[in-house]
Amino acid sequence: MSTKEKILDAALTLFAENGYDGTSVEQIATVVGIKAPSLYKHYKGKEDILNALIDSAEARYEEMFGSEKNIGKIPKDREEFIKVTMERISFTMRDPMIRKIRMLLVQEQFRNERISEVTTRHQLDGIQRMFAKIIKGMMDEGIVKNDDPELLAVELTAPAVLQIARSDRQPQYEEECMEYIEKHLQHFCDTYMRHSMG
Amino acid sequence: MSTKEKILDAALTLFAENGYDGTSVEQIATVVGIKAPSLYKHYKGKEDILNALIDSAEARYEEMFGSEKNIGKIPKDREEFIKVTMERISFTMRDPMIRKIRMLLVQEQFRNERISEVTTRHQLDGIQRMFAKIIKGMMDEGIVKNDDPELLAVELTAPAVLQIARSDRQPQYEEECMEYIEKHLQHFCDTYMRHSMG
DNA sequence: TAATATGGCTAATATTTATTAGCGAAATGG
DNA sequence: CCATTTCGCTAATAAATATTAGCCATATTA
Repeated sequence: MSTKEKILDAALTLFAENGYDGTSVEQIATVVGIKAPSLYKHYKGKEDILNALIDSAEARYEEMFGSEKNIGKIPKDREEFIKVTMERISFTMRDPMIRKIRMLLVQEQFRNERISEVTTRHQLDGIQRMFAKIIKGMMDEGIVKNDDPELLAVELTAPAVLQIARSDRQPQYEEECMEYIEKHLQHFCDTYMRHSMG
Repeated sequence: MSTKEKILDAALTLFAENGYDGTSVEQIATVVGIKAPSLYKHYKGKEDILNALIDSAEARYEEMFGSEKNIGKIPKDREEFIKVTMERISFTMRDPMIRKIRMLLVQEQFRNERISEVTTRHQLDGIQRMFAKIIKGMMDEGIVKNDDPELLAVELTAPAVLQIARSDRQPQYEEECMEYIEKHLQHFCDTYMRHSMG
């Protein structure tokens, strides 16, 4: 990992934990293992580092939600849907990098318009568009009752997003959050899926 | 309004806009119309002001969700439910004080455990408990199909909470957010309410 | 009315912080 | 192998910031 990457890495961790204004250039440098002024050989200044982080957040967003590939196979039935969705949510919730990006965005969302936009895309548009496609696929297969896939995607994801946000600020309740999400997911299936026997 | 109150008022506005670390004691004093050192006649320090604000956020929470009174009349039908719920959401979204408290909490939620807890109560528990009671009431009246009121409250409020958060960071889309919420509310009624004619 | 408390002020301080200037070693490239 | 870029360092700076000390007028109270 190059020094330039190490700086981003250290800054992301510190910004996520203490916020942009709560983090000093010196702290970042210390984590990297260099002195603060050396940092300016790689970035123009503190704000430049933040912008680079937002760039990388956007790139990661593209890579996760930009292409059709990441939708994966359309689940065949309720059990598979729940399993695969829980895995996806669990990964999103626990992956350290994604978690830090979330924490950074949520704290700095009011700093400027660009961060506001990226936060909305991360928190709303991206996840919802992805699940809308999955749900659409399951409707076409007759697994899910006909309805507006966009709206169902919101019903499905919104509670999960809020629970993930909760587990970010109260990691001690991570388990509880996952259980909550699973209960909600079961209820979603009860409500919107066709019953194979009846 | 006493100086002590003016300080809280100014600090809330500035913290909401620029964050705690992004706000100086001098800025607060300037808005109040005094010099920075005078501020220490009223509060021990900057953090003391933040704590007082969190106190008042808790108090407001109690006043909104603590008593049974604020639930109001149980709506008689779908139209009344939508009207009264949209009004409630619209108020929550636009009231300047509530909005500032939300913005303060969301930015400072990682600062300490107490703020984490208060944020969770504000964003999840409070609203959901309130709507669970309303929904329970409508179930007892036969307006809403029998189901778990707690879970329905989540389905109902989670998308609204996310849209309100969006309108906080992108006020230019406030209208769009409200439309989105109304669409979601209609869908909620389609899904969970009994149809009076059939 | 005398004594005290309140709440403003100015001046000062100690610390933190972002950033620049400029030096030197090592890597790189013609 | 010389020239140059890269990337670390130390030293310095300028500004911001939270907080304290102590003064004085006004309000409160005994």
